[in-house]
Amino acid sequence: MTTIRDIAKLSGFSTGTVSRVINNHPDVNPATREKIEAIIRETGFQPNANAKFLKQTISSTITVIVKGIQNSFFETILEEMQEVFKENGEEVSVIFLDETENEVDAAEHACSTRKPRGLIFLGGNIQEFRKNFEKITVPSVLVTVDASQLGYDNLSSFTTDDISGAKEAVSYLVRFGHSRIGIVGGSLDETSGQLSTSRLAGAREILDTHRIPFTFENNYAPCRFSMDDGYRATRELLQKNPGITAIFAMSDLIAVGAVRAVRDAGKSVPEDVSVIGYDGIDYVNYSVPRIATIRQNTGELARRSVEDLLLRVSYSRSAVHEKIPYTVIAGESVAKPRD
Amino acid sequence: MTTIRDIAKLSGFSTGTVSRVINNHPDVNPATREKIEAIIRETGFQPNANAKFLKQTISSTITVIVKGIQNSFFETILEEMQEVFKENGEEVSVIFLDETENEVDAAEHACSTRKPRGLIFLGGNIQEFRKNFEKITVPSVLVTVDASQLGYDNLSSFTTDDISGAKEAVSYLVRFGHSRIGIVGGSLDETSGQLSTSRLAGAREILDTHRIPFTFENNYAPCRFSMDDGYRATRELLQKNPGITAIFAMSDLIAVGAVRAVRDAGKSVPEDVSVIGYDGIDYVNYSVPRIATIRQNTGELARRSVEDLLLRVSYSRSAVHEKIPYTVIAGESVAKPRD
DNA sequence: ATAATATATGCAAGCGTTTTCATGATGTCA
DNA sequence: TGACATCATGAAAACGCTTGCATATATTAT
Repeated sequence: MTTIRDIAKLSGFSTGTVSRVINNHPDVNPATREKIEAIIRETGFQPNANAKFLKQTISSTITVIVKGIQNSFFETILEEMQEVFKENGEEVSVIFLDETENEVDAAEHACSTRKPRGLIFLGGNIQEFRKNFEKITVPSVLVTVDASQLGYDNLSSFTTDDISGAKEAVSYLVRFGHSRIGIVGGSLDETSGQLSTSRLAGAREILDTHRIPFTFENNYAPCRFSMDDGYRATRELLQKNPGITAIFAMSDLIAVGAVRAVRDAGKSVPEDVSVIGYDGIDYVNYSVPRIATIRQNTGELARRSVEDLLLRVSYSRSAVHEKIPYTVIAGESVAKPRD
Repeated sequence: MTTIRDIAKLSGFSTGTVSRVINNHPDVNPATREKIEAIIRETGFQPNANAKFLKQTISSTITVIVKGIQNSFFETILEEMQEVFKENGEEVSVIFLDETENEVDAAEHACSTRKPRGLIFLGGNIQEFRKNFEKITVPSVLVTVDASQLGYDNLSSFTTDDISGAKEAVSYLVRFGHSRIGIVGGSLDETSGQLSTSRLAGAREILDTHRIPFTFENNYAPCRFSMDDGYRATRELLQKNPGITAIFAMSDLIAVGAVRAVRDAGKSVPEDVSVIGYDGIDYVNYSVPRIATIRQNTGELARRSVEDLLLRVSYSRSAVHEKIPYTVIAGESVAKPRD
C-alpha cells in the first residue's frame, strides 16, 4: 500500500511537505507542489482517512440519520440531499434506523466512534430530542420535526407548517361542501410524533370552526404511514361510520390505500367519498383518480437543510428554525358530496 | 474525551488488557473482564474507530454503493438489506451515486480511503465491471446485474432471470390473445445495461416464437425507469401505432405511466389496451386497475446478497452467481383484446 | 520437589497522518 | 552591511488503538 511516506521518498521531500500539498496548505513552493502532485497522480495515492481523522480528532464527513426509510417521502428528501452534498463536494455517510431504534443514541455513538463534522436527522421523535439531545455537541439539523421549542443552539430545524397544511387540506374538503369528514393516519399516542399531532390539530381546528362534528370514535382512524395500513384503517372507519363523504389522509401513501378501501367498500372516489392526501409524492399524479394533496417542498427541505448545516459547520452561525412553504395540489379525488 | 488509556488507569490494568476486553479476546481473566466492563459502562467509553482501523489496516464496515437511487426498486432492496445487516450486527456505510458517476472508481476510492471489509453494488453497468473491476480486491457482490461471465473470483452476483421473466410477461399477454404488442422501457444503446437488454431479448423471443410482428419503429419505445418517462414513451408509441392492444412495460413505474398514457389517449385499460409491468412494487396492488407484473423477490435478493458477502468476508469462500426466482402476479390490467 | 506447560498481564512498537517548532535560505529596509 | 522579517522545509511528536513478545504466576506432570 502506498503511503505519504512513499510519496515523500519518491519526491525527495518530507512527509510534512507532502501533507501540506495534499491539504492545500499555502506555505509551499509552487514548484514543489507541482512535483509532488505529479507523483501523487502517477502513483494514484490516496491518503488513509483513518489516519487522517485519528490525528485531526474530527472527520470530514456529514452523517445523515434516517429514521424509518420505509417512508418513501424520506427517500425523496434523502435523494435530493445527496445532490446538494455532491455539489459541495461533501462526503456523506448514511445510517438507517428502524422505528425501534433511538436516533439520539445512534447519533451519539456515531459521534464518539466516527467523529462526523455534522449531523442531519431525517425524521425522529421530538421527545427524544428534548430529553437527550444535549449529549450531542456537533452542529445538527432536524428535518420534518420542528425543534424551535427545544432551545438547543446547535440544532436547526426545517419543516413544513403541518398545522396550516392540514387546515388547508380540510378547508379544501369543506369548500366542496363536505360535513361528514373522516381523518386517517397518525396515532393517538402522543409519543408517535409531532407530525401527526400537528396535522390532526390543524384538521380539527377547521372542523371546529365550521361546527363539523368530530369524535375519535366516529371520525378518526389511526394508522401508520403506509398504503397497507391506510387501507385497513379506512375500511374500518367506513364500516363504523358509513356516512362519511370525505377523507383527509395524513399522507399520500395512506390516501392511496384509502382510495382502494373506498372502492372495495363498493363506493367510488370521488362520487361517494372524496379523498385528499398529504406530502405530494409523484404517484398522486398517476393514480386513478389523481389524488388531491398538500405538497411538501422536498427539494427545498433538502437543500435548505444541507446548506444550513454546511454553513454552520464551517462558520459557527447560530441555528435556525425555518418553515418551508407547501402547495395545495388539486386533484380528481375530491368532488361535491352526492346529496 | 475518554480513551482506552483512561479506562486502563481507572481499572488499574494496562491498555492492552482493556483492548483485549473490548475485542472479546479469550485470554483474559473473567474477573478482570467484569471489572473493566463495569468501568466501560460507567464512563460510556466508546473506542475511536479511526484509531482502531488505522492500526488494523482494514475496517469493520461493509460499504454499499447504490447507483441510481431514483429507482424505487433499489430503495426497497436497500431497506431490506439494512435489516439483514442489523440482524448480523454489521456496520454499514451507504454511498449514493447518480448515473453520471462511475461505480467502480467510487468503490476503489472507498477502498483506499476507508478500507471496508466488503462491498455491495446495487445496480451498475456490466461493462464498467468488465473493464475495471480488477482494481477491487475486497470481497464484493453485484446485485441485479449478472457477473457470472466476468470471471472475477471476488465478485458474486444475485439477479432475477430477466430473460425468462420477460418471456413470462409477454407469454401472459399472448395467452390472452394479443398479437399487437408494444414494449416500453430500456434503451437501444447497448451500454444502458444488461437489464433492459435481457428483458427485451426475452420479450422478443416469445414474440418470434408466436410469429408476432415486432419492429423497433412500430412496437418499441425506449425510456428511463420512471413514471414520467413511461408516460411520455407510451403516448408516443400509441400515436405511432394506434393498433397496439397490449403493452409490456419493463418496470412497474413505467407501467403506471403507461396506464395513465392509455387513458389520456382516450382508451381504457384493460378493455382497449392491456398492460403488464415488471418488478412487483407495492403500487401495482393499489393502482386502478391492479397492474399485472413479474415480481422480483427483493427480500431474497437482499438477504442472499448480504449473507453471501458476510460469509465471504469471514471465511474465504468462492464467489457465486445466483438467480432468485420471480413470481407472476396476475392483475386486472390484462384482458382479452376487444375484437 | 522440579520441570514443563498454561494462563493472564504488561510493555512498547507501530499503524499513516497532521502539525508545532526549529532552521536555513532569501529578501527588505535603514 | 547588519538586523530583521518572510518563506519553505524538515524533524519529530502525537492522535488512540492493537498486538507480538516477554514476563510472572498458577497449574500439572514427573
